Amino acid sequence: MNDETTTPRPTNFIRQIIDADLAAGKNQGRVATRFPPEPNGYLHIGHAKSIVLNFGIAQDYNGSCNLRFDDTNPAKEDIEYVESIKQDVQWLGYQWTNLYYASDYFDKLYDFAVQLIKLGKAYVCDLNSEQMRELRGTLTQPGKDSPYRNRTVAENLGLFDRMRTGEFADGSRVLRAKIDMTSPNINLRDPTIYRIKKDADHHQTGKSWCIYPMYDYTHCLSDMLEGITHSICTLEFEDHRPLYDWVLDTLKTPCHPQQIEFSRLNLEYTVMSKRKLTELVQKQLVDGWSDPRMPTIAGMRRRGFTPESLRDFCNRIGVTKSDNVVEMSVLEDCIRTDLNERAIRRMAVLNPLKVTLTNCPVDKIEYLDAANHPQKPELGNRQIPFTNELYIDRNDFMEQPPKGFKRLIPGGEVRLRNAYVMRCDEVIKDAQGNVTELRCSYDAATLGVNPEGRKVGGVIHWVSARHAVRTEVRLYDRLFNVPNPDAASSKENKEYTAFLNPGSLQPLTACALEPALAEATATDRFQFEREGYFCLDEKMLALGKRVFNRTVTLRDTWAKAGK
RNA sequence: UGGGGUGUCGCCAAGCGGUAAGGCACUGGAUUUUGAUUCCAGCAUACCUAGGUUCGAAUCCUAGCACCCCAGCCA
Repeated sequence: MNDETTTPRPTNFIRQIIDADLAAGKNQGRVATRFPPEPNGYLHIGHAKSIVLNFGIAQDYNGSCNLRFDDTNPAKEDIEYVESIKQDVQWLGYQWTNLYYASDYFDKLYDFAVQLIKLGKAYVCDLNSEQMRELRGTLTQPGKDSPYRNRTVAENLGLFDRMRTGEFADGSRVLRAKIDMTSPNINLRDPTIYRIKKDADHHQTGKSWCIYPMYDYTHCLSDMLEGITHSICTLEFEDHRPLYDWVLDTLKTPCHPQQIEFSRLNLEYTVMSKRKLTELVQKQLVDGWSDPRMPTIAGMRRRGFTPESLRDFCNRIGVTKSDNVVEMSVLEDCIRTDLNERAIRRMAVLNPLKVTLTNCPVDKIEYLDAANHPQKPELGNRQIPFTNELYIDRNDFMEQPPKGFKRLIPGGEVRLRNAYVMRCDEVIKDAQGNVTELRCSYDAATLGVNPEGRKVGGVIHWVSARHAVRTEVRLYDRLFNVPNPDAASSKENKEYTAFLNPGSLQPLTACALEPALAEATATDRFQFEREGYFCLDEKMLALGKRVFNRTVTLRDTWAKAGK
């Protein structure tokens, strides 16, 4: 189990910067971070990396971490997303010091903009977006000044006020910072800081604003207003840092948070961009944001991942500035490590094949003790009914076995887990030659002891047919069938959706589970022995249907050897 | 061809001038009524390349090379 008190403190370049700042006596020894999502989608595992980083720092340095919604674009945002984000952050195990919205600062932001105008550092520009793009220049050519760049302060003040009151149409004017149209950094070529969205209905402020501030302008000031000391964001904002600093320097704000950038997480066999995840949801290529195959926090929760395993993952992958693609095996190891400790063991036959025990009386029911966890006797036992009709998994029987096969073969013996050794005497088939039933006999002298004079190599799981709980089980596999869907997409010039794995969801509707599983509750985690880790699907359960999701398979060296 | 970044094992990632941590993966082997777990062993004469400085360089200098990001009234 991932006990936070025994897990060594993570170390990374950002924590080193903080250590150095503390040692230098910066910020009066205060450490204040924030997690600033835009509520335009659900959080994913990449956000978890940022959450664990920001909240983790606050925890370890006795600092604070705010949750702040970066809600400056009402066109794309929705209250559904703010609710899901709050839930996901808390589920991950964190509690924010303060909950804020950038929209809380709209009045102040407006006043700062007026100040910028008065300072001669911002102007209203009447260029439309195409004209603006033309004058912006290119990566290699400098831009040209806007014809509106030298309006008087009074004129700018008047125009900006009229933008605010809704006098002008969307797109007709913007407020721009007056910096340098020839800067090699395009972000400094008089960036737009306010635009008109007259008819937008903002989830927090309703229709009270006709103009909305842009990210670059809003973020630094929001950080400043909250007294953030270290403003941690991803690498693509590195080029924006001069603008972040320009706004605060120009306005001579009382404090100046330090922006630090780290590289975002990439995970094999999935996509992480919100645009793409949103598209998968909207085109119904998946079952909503919480589809168990999605890399969203909500999806992984439904799949059966634990907060502990996700935090462990985030700490294992580290924080750097180098581009990275993390292998799925790391995530899988995190969840296996956690679930191996806590999951109760059960037997579940996913692809039932009927077995009749010819030497067992038809009316006999024997209750056998089975440990809930092989390494943890304190977790107790349960009793499993053993009768003359059983189900075993079709994959555990082969007529023509490959060499090394340790399971059941005609005439061969196998150990029934938690029960007796059984021999296959007869194979029954239908007219098409499909195996429909096995007629076997068990050795009553082998309960808890090995048979004498022979070695039984294999152990398989089973369920009493008469007592079986018939339940649907859903098996999941990677969402995409290539490690890097984005790269494959551009390389083969196809939509990334062309690489979706058609076999990523395999519903098994006729599974036979041991009786104890009928009492499973939403929070229980199970190991179905020899199969993997499973939990009830929370969404189906709410709909009144019991379905088990496979979180992850067990490590399977036999299956691997066959490949 | 402008600017900003990054290059250490298959994948992450320590290292901060004193002679290559760790995790995942992988390969052996032991124990096992889960082909699971656990355990034990192995796994970079080598740090993008080439020069240079130094007693000593992954760490400093110089010149290259490769990859990523930026031309939204998105964040």
